[in-house]
Amino acid sequence: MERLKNILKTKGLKPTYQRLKILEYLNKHMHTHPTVEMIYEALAGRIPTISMTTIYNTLNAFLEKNIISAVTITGTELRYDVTTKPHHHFLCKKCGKIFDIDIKCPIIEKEQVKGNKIDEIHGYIKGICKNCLNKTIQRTKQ
Amino acid sequence: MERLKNILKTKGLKPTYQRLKILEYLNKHMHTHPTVEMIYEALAGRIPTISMTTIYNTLNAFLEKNIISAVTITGTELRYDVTTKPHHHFLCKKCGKIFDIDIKCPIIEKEQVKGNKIDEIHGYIKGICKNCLNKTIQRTKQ
DNA sequence: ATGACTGCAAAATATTTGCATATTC
DNA sequence: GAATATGCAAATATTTTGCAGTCAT
Repeated sequence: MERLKNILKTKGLKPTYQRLKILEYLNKHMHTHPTVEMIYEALAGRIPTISMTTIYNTLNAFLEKNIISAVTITGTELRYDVTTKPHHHFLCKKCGKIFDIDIKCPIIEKEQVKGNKIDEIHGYIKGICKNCLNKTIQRTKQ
Repeated sequence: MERLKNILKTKGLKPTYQRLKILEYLNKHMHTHPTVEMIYEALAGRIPTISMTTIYNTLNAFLEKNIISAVTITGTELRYDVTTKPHHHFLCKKCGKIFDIDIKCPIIEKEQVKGNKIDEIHGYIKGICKNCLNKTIQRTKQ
Protein backbone atom coordinates (compact mmCIF):
# COMPACT_ATOMS: atom_id res chain seq x y z
CA MET A 1 0.00 0.00 0.00
CA GLU A 2 2.91 2.30 0.77
CA ARG A 3 4.31 1.42 -2.63
CA LEU A 4 1.10 2.52 -4.36
CA LYS A 5 1.05 5.73 -2.35
CA ASN A 6 4.52 6.51 -3.61
CA ILE A 7 3.58 5.88 -7.20
CA LEU A 8 0.88 8.53 -6.90
CA LYS A 9 3.09 11.00 -5.04
CA THR A 10 5.90 10.58 -7.55
CA LYS A 11 3.49 11.45 -10.33
CA GLY A 12 2.19 14.50 -8.50
CA LEU A 13 -1.21 13.02 -7.60
CA LYS A 14 -2.58 13.25 -4.08
CA PRO A 15 -2.88 9.73 -2.68
CA THR A 16 -6.53 9.82 -1.75
CA TYR A 17 -8.38 6.76 -0.51
CA GLN A 18 -10.32 6.38 -3.77
CA ARG A 19 -7.27 6.70 -5.96
CA LEU A 20 -5.37 4.17 -3.87
CA LYS A 21 -8.22 1.70 -4.01
CA ILE A 22 -8.59 2.09 -7.75
CA LEU A 23 -4.87 1.67 -8.28
CA GLU A 24 -4.87 -1.34 -5.98
CA TYR A 25 -7.71 -2.91 -7.94
CA LEU A 26 -5.93 -2.29 -11.23
CA ASN A 27 -2.80 -3.95 -9.89
CA LYS A 28 -4.63 -6.98 -8.56
CA HIS A 29 -6.78 -7.45 -11.64
CA MET A 30 -4.27 -6.58 -14.33
CA HIS A 31 -4.94 -9.76 -16.25
CA THR A 32 -8.64 -8.97 -16.77
CA HIS A 33 -8.01 -5.52 -18.26
CA PRO A 34 -11.07 -4.18 -16.44
CA THR A 35 -13.68 -1.75 -17.73
CA VAL A 36 -14.83 1.35 -15.82
CA GLU A 37 -17.93 -0.61 -14.86
CA MET A 38 -15.94 -3.55 -13.46
CA ILE A 39 -13.87 -1.22 -11.32
CA TYR A 40 -16.94 0.60 -10.08
CA GLU A 41 -18.83 -2.59 -9.23
CA ALA A 42 -15.86 -4.05 -7.41
CA LEU A 43 -15.26 -0.96 -5.29
CA ALA A 44 -18.87 0.06 -4.64
CA GLY A 45 -19.18 -2.73 -2.07
CA ARG A 46 -16.30 -1.46 0.03
CA ILE A 47 -16.70 2.26 -0.66
CA PRO A 48 -20.47 2.84 -0.80
CA THR A 49 -20.19 6.51 -1.70
CA ILE A 50 -17.84 6.04 -4.62
CA SER A 51 -19.17 7.38 -7.90
CA MET A 52 -18.62 6.75 -11.56
CA THR A 53 -17.41 10.32 -11.82
CA THR A 54 -14.53 9.55 -9.51
CA ILE A 55 -13.65 6.41 -11.43
CA TYR A 56 -13.60 8.40 -14.67
CA ASN A 57 -11.67 11.28 -13.11
CA THR A 58 -9.14 8.95 -11.59
CA LEU A 59 -8.62 6.83 -14.67
CA ASN A 60 -8.15 9.95 -16.78
CA ALA A 61 -5.65 11.32 -14.26
CA PHE A 62 -3.80 7.99 -14.30
CA LEU A 63 -3.78 7.98 -18.08
CA GLU A 64 -2.31 11.47 -18.21
CA LYS A 65 0.41 10.52 -15.76
CA ASN A 66 1.06 7.35 -17.68
CA ILE A 67 0.31 5.09 -14.73
CA ILE A 68 -2.14 3.12 -16.82
CA SER A 69 -2.88 2.77 -20.49
CA ALA A 70 -6.14 2.34 -22.36
CA VAL A 71 -6.81 -0.73 -24.45
CA THR A 72 -9.38 -0.23 -27.22
CA ILE A 73 -9.35 -3.73 -28.63
CA THR A 74 -13.04 -4.59 -28.19
CA GLY A 75 -14.21 -1.52 -30.07
CA THR A 76 -17.16 -0.92 -27.77
CA GLU A 77 -15.49 -0.01 -24.51
CA LEU A 78 -12.21 1.07 -23.02
CA ARG A 79 -10.27 -1.44 -20.97
CA TYR A 80 -7.46 -0.44 -18.69
CA ASP A 81 -4.02 -1.84 -18.14
CA VAL A 82 -1.29 -0.93 -15.67
CA THR A 83 1.55 0.46 -17.74
CA THR A 84 4.54 -1.82 -17.59
CA LYS A 85 6.92 -2.82 -20.33
CA PRO A 86 5.55 -2.65 -23.88
CA HIS A 87 3.45 -5.64 -24.83
CA HIS A 88 0.57 -6.50 -27.13
CA HIS A 89 -2.94 -7.80 -26.54
CA PHE A 90 -4.98 -10.73 -27.72
CA LEU A 91 -8.79 -10.74 -27.72
CA CYS A 92 -10.57 -14.08 -27.94
CA LYS A 93 -13.72 -13.70 -30.03
CA LYS A 94 -15.23 -16.72 -28.33
CA CYS A 95 -14.70 -16.23 -24.59
CA GLY A 96 -14.04 -12.49 -24.74
CA LYS A 97 -10.89 -12.69 -22.64
CA ILE A 98 -8.17 -10.18 -23.27
CA PHE A 99 -4.66 -11.21 -22.41
CA ASP A 100 -1.14 -9.90 -22.82
CA ILE A 101 0.99 -11.33 -25.52
CA ASP A 102 4.72 -10.88 -25.62
CA ILE A 103 5.86 -10.60 -29.21
CA LYS A 104 9.17 -9.41 -30.45
CA CYS A 105 7.91 -6.75 -32.78
CA PRO A 106 10.57 -5.05 -34.89
CA ILE A 107 9.33 -1.54 -34.24
CA ILE A 108 8.27 -1.81 -30.62
CA GLU A 109 11.54 -0.32 -29.36
CA LYS A 110 12.09 2.09 -32.24
CA GLU A 111 11.65 5.83 -31.89
CA GLN A 112 10.57 6.56 -35.43
CA VAL A 113 8.80 4.84 -38.27
CA LYS A 114 9.04 6.30 -41.76
CA GLY A 115 9.86 9.70 -40.32
CA ASN A 116 6.99 9.74 -37.81
CA LYS A 117 7.81 9.94 -34.11
CA ILE A 118 6.50 7.00 -32.09
CA ASP A 119 5.09 7.60 -28.61
CA GLU A 120 2.99 4.49 -28.12
CA ILE A 121 2.44 1.30 -29.98
CA HIS A 122 -0.51 -1.03 -29.50
CA GLY A 123 -0.72 -4.40 -31.15
CA TYR A 124 -4.17 -5.96 -31.06
CA ILE A 125 -4.67 -9.49 -32.26
CA LYS A 126 -8.15 -10.97 -32.49
CA GLY A 127 -8.93 -14.62 -32.90
CA ILE A 128 -9.62 -17.76 -30.91
CA CYS A 129 -7.50 -18.42 -27.87
CA LYS A 130 -5.64 -21.65 -27.21
CA ASN A 131 -8.10 -22.58 -24.48
CA CYS A 132 -11.21 -22.24 -26.67
CA LEU A 133 -9.50 -24.06 -29.52
CA ASN A 134 -8.82 -27.04 -27.25
CA LYS A 135 -12.42 -27.10 -26.08
CA THR A 136 -13.63 -27.20 -29.69
CA ILE A 137 -11.29 -30.09 -30.51
CA GLN A 138 -12.44 -32.07 -27.49
CA ARG A 139 -16.08 -31.55 -28.41
CA THR A 140 -15.38 -32.72 -31.97
CA LYS A 141 -13.71 -35.87 -30.67
CA GLN A 142 -16.72 -37.04 -28.69
CA MET B 1 -20.72 1.75 -59.51
CA GLU B 2 -21.39 -1.64 -61.05
CA ARG B 3 -18.28 -2.87 -59.27
CA LEU B 4 -19.62 -1.75 -55.89
CA LYS B 5 -22.97 -3.35 -56.63
CA ASN B 6 -21.21 -6.63 -57.25
CA ILE B 7 -19.28 -6.41 -54.01
CA LEU B 8 -22.56 -6.18 -52.13
CA LYS B 9 -24.26 -8.92 -54.12
CA THR B 10 -21.31 -11.27 -53.72
CA LYS B 11 -21.55 -10.82 -49.97
CA GLY B 12 -25.29 -11.47 -49.95
CA LEU B 13 -26.30 -7.87 -49.27
CA LYS B 14 -29.01 -6.18 -51.31
CA PRO B 15 -27.44 -3.29 -53.21
CA THR B 16 -29.73 -0.54 -52.02
CA TYR B 17 -29.10 3.08 -52.88
CA GLN B 18 -28.00 3.92 -49.33
CA ARG B 19 -25.60 1.01 -49.09
CA LEU B 20 -24.05 1.85 -52.43
CA LYS B 21 -23.58 5.48 -51.49
CA ILE B 22 -22.02 4.56 -48.16
CA LEU B 23 -19.69 2.08 -49.81
CA GLU B 24 -18.81 4.63 -52.47
CA TYR B 25 -18.02 7.20 -49.80
CA LEU B 26 -15.84 4.73 -47.93
CA ASN B 27 -13.93 3.91 -51.08
CA LYS B 28 -13.37 7.55 -51.99
CA HIS B 29 -12.41 8.63 -48.48
CA MET B 30 -10.39 5.63 -47.38
CA HIS B 31 -7.46 7.77 -46.33
CA THR B 32 -9.49 9.75 -43.77
CA HIS B 33 -10.80 6.65 -41.97
CA PRO B 34 -14.16 8.35 -41.49
CA THR B 35 -16.41 8.25 -38.44
CA VAL B 36 -20.15 7.49 -38.56
CA GLU B 37 -20.75 11.21 -38.23
CA MET B 38 -18.50 12.10 -41.16
CA ILE B 39 -20.28 9.62 -43.40
CA TYR B 40 -23.67 10.90 -42.29
CA GLU B 41 -22.77 14.55 -42.83
CA ALA B 42 -21.33 13.87 -46.26
CA LEU B 43 -24.35 11.91 -47.47
CA ALA B 44 -27.11 13.95 -45.83
CA GLY B 45 -26.69 16.64 -48.49
CA ARG B 46 -27.36 14.27 -51.37
CA ILE B 47 -29.79 11.93 -49.60
CA PRO B 48 -31.87 14.19 -47.33
CA THR B 49 -33.83 11.35 -45.76
CA ILE B 50 -30.80 9.26 -44.79
CA SER B 51 -30.62 8.52 -41.09
CA MET B 52 -27.97 7.66 -38.57
CA THR B 53 -29.77 4.37 -38.06
CA THR B 54 -29.11 3.40 -41.65
CA ILE B 55 -25.47 4.38 -41.40
CA TYR B 56 -25.10 2.25 -38.27
CA ASN B 57 -27.04 -0.65 -39.77
CA THR B 58 -25.04 -0.53 -42.96
CA LEU B 59 -21.66 -0.25 -41.31
CA ASN B 60 -22.47 -3.16 -39.04
CA ALA B 61 -23.59 -5.23 -42.01
CA PHE B 62 -20.38 -4.33 -43.86
CA LEU B 63 -18.33 -5.25 -40.81
CA GLU B 64 -20.00 -8.65 -40.55
CA LYS B 65 -19.39 -9.33 -44.21
CA ASN B 66 -15.84 -8.18 -43.86
CA ILE B 67 -16.19 -5.42 -46.43
CA ILE B 68 -14.84 -2.89 -43.98
CA SER B 69 -12.97 -3.02 -40.71
CA ALA B 70 -13.21 -0.92 -37.59
CA VAL B 71 -10.26 1.10 -36.36
CA THR B 72 -10.33 1.86 -32.63
CA ILE B 73 -7.12 3.85 -32.44
CA THR B 74 -8.55 7.12 -31.06
CA GLY B 75 -10.25 5.42 -28.12
CA THR B 76 -13.32 7.64 -28.26
CA GLU B 77 -14.89 6.68 -31.55
CA LEU B 78 -14.84 4.03 -34.21
CA ARG B 79 -13.27 4.86 -37.52
CA TYR B 80 -13.86 2.78 -40.62
CA ASP B 81 -11.54 1.41 -43.22
CA VAL B 82 -12.20 -0.51 -46.42
CA THR B 83 -10.72 -3.94 -45.86
CA THR B 84 -7.80 -4.49 -48.17
CA LYS B 85 -4.48 -6.12 -47.48
CA PRO B 86 -3.34 -6.13 -43.85
CA HIS B 87 -1.75 -2.89 -42.77
CA HIS B 88 -1.28 -0.86 -39.62
CA HIS B 89 -2.35 2.60 -38.55
CA PHE B 90 -0.67 5.70 -37.25
CA LEU B 91 -2.49 8.39 -35.25
CA CYS B 92 -0.89 11.81 -34.98
CA LYS B 93 -1.56 13.23 -31.53
CA LYS B 94 -1.09 16.75 -32.88
CA CYS B 95 -3.16 16.97 -36.05
CA GLY B 96 -5.38 13.97 -35.34
CA LYS B 97 -4.83 12.41 -38.75
CA ILE B 98 -4.95 8.65 -39.04
CA PHE B 99 -3.03 7.09 -41.86
CA ASP B 100 -2.03 3.67 -43.05
CA ILE B 101 1.43 2.48 -42.35
CA ASP B 102 2.95 -0.43 -44.15
CA ILE B 103 5.22 -2.30 -41.81
CA LYS B 104 6.67 -5.72 -42.28
CA CYS B 105 5.46 -7.19 -39.02
CA PRO B 106 6.70 -10.73 -38.36
CA ILE B 107 3.32 -12.05 -37.30
CA ILE B 108 1.02 -10.22 -39.71
CA GLU B 109 0.90 -13.19 -42.09
CA LYS B 110 1.02 -15.92 -39.47
CA GLU B 111 -1.99 -18.03 -38.57
CA GLN B 112 -1.12 -18.67 -34.96
CA VAL B 113 0.72 -16.99 -32.15
CA LYS B 114 1.65 -19.02 -29.09
CA GLY B 115 -1.08 -21.52 -29.86
CA ASN B 116 -3.81 -18.90 -30.34
CA LYS B 117 -5.51 -18.67 -33.73
CA ILE B 118 -5.17 -15.26 -35.40
CA ASP B 119 -8.10 -13.82 -37.34
CA GLU B 120 -7.21 -10.14 -37.38
CA ILE B 121 -4.26 -8.09 -36.38
CA HIS B 122 -4.31 -4.36 -35.75
CA GLY B 123 -1.19 -2.37 -35.13
CA TYR B 124 -1.80 1.10 -33.79
CA ILE B 125 1.04 3.54 -33.45
CA LYS B 126 0.53 6.91 -31.80
CA GLY B 127 2.91 9.81 -31.97
CA ILE B 128 3.69 12.88 -34.02
CA CYS B 129 3.57 12.60 -37.77
CA LYS B 130 6.37 13.64 -40.09
CA ASN B 131 4.37 16.64 -41.24
CA CYS B 132 3.80 18.05 -37.74
CA LEU B 133 7.42 17.38 -36.80
CA ASN B 134 8.60 19.48 -39.75
CA LYS B 135 6.27 22.33 -38.82
CA THR B 136 7.68 22.37 -35.31
CA ILE B 137 11.24 22.47 -36.61
CA GLN B 138 10.43 25.33 -38.98
CA ARG B 139 8.80 27.31 -36.20
CA THR B 140 11.86 26.78 -34.01
CA LYS B 141 14.16 28.03 -36.76
CA GLN B 142 12.41 31.38 -37.14
C1' DA C 1 -6.54 27.88 5.13
C1' DT C 2 -6.01 26.81 0.46
C1' DG C 3 -6.15 24.24 -3.30
C1' DA C 4 -7.37 19.87 -4.95
C1' DC C 5 -10.72 15.95 -4.93
C1' DT C 6 -15.23 13.75 -4.55
C1' DG C 7 -19.77 12.73 -5.86
C1' DC C 8 -24.50 14.08 -6.92
C1' DA C 9 -27.51 15.56 -10.53
C1' DA C 10 -27.94 17.04 -15.04
C1' DA C 11 -26.23 17.51 -19.64
C1' DA C 12 -24.06 15.92 -23.66
C1' DT C 13 -22.80 11.94 -26.72
C1' DA C 14 -23.11 7.76 -28.82
C1' DT C 15 -25.57 3.70 -30.14
C1' DT C 16 -29.52 0.48 -30.28
C1' DT C 17 -34.35 -0.89 -30.62
C1' DG C 18 -39.37 -0.99 -31.98
C1' DC C 19 -42.12 -0.40 -35.53
C1' DA C 20 -44.58 1.49 -39.65
C1' DT C 21 -43.44 2.33 -44.31
C1' DA C 22 -40.84 1.62 -48.43
C1' DT C 23 -37.87 -1.07 -51.46
C1' DT C 24 -35.63 -5.10 -53.76
C1' DC C 25 -35.90 -9.28 -56.21
C1' DG D 1 -45.78 -10.88 -52.83
C1' DA D 2 -42.40 -12.08 -49.47
C1' DA D 3 -38.50 -10.84 -47.35
C1' DT D 4 -35.51 -7.36 -46.29
C1' DA D 5 -34.10 -2.47 -45.58
C1' DT D 6 -35.08 2.29 -44.23
C1' DG D 7 -35.81 5.92 -41.04
C1' DC D 8 -38.38 8.17 -37.37
C1' DA D 9 -38.91 8.42 -32.44
C1' DA D 10 -37.82 6.66 -28.19
C1' DA D 11 -34.90 4.01 -25.20
C1' DT D 12 -30.15 2.80 -23.56
C1' DA D 13 -25.60 3.37 -22.62
C1' DT D 14 -21.56 6.04 -22.02
C1' DT D 15 -18.94 9.91 -20.66
C1' DT D 16 -18.51 14.77 -19.28
C1' DT D 17 -19.65 18.97 -16.72
C1' DG D 18 -21.22 22.23 -13.04
C1' DC D 19 -21.06 22.83 -8.56
C1' DA D 20 -21.45 22.36 -3.46
C1' DG D 21 -19.33 20.09 0.05
C1' DT D 22 -15.12 17.43 1.76
C1' DC D 23 -10.40 16.24 2.44
C1' DA D 24 -5.15 16.43 2.33
C1' DT D 25 -1.32 19.02 3.44
